[in-house]
Amino acid sequence: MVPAESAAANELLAVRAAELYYEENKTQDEIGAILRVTRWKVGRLLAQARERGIIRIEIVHPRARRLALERDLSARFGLKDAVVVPAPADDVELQARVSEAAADYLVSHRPVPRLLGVSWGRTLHQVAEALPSGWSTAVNVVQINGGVSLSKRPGTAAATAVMIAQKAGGQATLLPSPAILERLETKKAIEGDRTVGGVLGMARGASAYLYSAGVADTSSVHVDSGYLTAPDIARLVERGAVGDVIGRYITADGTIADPELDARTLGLGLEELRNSTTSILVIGGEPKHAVARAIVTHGLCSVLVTDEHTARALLDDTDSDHDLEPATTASREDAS
Amino acid sequence: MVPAESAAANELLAVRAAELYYEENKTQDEIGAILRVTRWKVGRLLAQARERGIIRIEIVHPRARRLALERDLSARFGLKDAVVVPAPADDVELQARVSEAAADYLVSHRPVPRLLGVSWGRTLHQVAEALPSGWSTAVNVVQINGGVSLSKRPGTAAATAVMIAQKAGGQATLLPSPAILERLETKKAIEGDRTVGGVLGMARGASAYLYSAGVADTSSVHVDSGYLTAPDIARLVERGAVGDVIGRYITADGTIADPELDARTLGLGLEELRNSTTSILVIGGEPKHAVARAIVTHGLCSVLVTDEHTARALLDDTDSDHDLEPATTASREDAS
DNA sequence: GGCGTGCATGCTCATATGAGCAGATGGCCG
DNA sequence: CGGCCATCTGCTCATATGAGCATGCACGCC
Repeated sequence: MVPAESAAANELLAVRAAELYYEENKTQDEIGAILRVTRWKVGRLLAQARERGIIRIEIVHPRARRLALERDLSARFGLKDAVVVPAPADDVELQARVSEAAADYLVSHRPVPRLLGVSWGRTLHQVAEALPSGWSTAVNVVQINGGVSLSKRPGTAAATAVMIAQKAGGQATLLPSPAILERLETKKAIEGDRTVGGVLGMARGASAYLYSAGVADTSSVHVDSGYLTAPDIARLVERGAVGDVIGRYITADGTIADPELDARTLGLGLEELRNSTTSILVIGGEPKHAVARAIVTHGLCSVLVTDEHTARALLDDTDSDHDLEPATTASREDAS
Repeated sequence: MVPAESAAANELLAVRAAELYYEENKTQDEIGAILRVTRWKVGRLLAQARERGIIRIEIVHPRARRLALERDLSARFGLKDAVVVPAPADDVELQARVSEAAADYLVSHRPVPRLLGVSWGRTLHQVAEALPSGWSTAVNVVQINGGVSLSKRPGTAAATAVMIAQKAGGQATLLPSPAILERLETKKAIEGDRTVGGVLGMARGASAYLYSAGVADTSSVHVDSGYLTAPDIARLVERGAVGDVIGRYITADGTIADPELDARTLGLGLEELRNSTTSILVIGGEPKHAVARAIVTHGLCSVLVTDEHTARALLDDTDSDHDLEPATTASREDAS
């Protein structure tokens, strides 16, 4: 064998074969005739070309997904399921795609939840909007954390839950309480209230949860809503907070950043999320990578809906090898 | 039928099917099971996805070619053959790729020419360099236009022909004459010379020609070589010259731009190129689109080796429809 | 309401393709 | 120089796939 030369010759042959096969739709037999090799060799050349990444197959569609990343995420973090959408350049677009994907997931998720616990926020609202009317039948919805009653945009939290329920022909049960109370006593009192307590109880019994997460910075809805001030956030960040999950600020370790604040936060606890069968996290965009990592690495969600970049960021964690070694016989471009 | 909805649903299905088929290497049958449709529907979904361009298959390799464009070029301009390489961003790279492609073509061209007529220039020199040693056996080479004896880089023209011949184990016959003579009489005299005349005669008998073309501007090798001055070029451009073919400046109409100058130009005539069985034009890069068009539309070459952009420029000619309707039953991705 | 008409569907069958295997080839080392 | 090992090659056979066809279904037209 003449290593260098014949290898190069083979590569060129592989390119020609690939062109004829994929661009001209010729059969391997025909290609064999053209290139003067047997059809088996053509098959092998094509296999090589795919392995070496000479042939690039891409699925271009806004609704496309990244199944390999989904598989890797599920495996690495022990998720029940993952949905990864290709990241568009534009961040607005990205949020829209992730929300759509979450809506798609919800529509096709089985078993259909009898009662769905939802949080609120910009992302969740988009998910609600992306759901088609009649996406399911008789799915009731319950809010799992305090609403945004002080908000400049009143009713958003309520509107999200109601929209999701309406579109499934179900009832929405709202949590009539602020997200964070100023005094612990007030929080306890409200919690003890029949209505609020009843809703919380109902929320604990939901068969699935759908939520997003916020970043620990002043762009947070909590600041917008007046529950927290910029200095509050600064203090949280100092204590290592990376973001909030259903109103509760957590650190990269997955622990509560400020127990005192957390005690004044009304709604489902993190443990309920962790222990639920189905808790769907919808999250996308660069700023949220840190929160997403905290949530995912600490088992707070069982289903992750996100974008490609976030997925890669999660997988590119430093501590372990992030060798992509798919379980399938699929393309092996990284061999080069 | 519910047009919009079911069409969209089909599209989404098609995307999912494509992902599973091309990214996960599942069989259509398995995909059918997953998506709850029959395997035949999966096949049809995939076909649709390919048609609609949802699935994009690309062959990424410096030596890749654009067979669809080649086919279109051949059909439109009645070429015997065409070679189109994907255009790299970089212009230097582009020239290299085109030259390589020409070398490849020469190597695999059948019947092997007994005697190959070549011109000279930067492009041709690159082709010569790209040819592998021993690319053929006993192919003799003859120059078809006057050499660059006044050049600042003496011997380039000769080196090109000699290199091509050497690498094929053949003899090179050089044309010992300037490209353009100052006086018609001198030209006639030289032409009449036994040696020169003999070479020209030999050139007329070549079984194939390989040449490139120059642009009608001051970057021309003719200016470099001192055969023409900047004002000469300006005058040629005024007369509509778009470039030169083996030393002869032509207009977009394929006619000689300046008959007086042409009469003083020594070498093969355009008619000989036009009437030859095999005349291979190697040309690439934006500046040369106009010359390329003049040559190709007026039958001066039977084989065209070029880059993708030039190919498209030639096909996107305004006067006629450039509907791509290949004669084969091949892929129809270009319908988009 | 009856009846084409056009399209999607599920099938049969021929063909294309990939897995796995036995033999050939050619370099390499003793 | 001969044997050994690794690789490549061409094959058989099972499987995957696409072409073509009959059917079913919904719609529009009379």
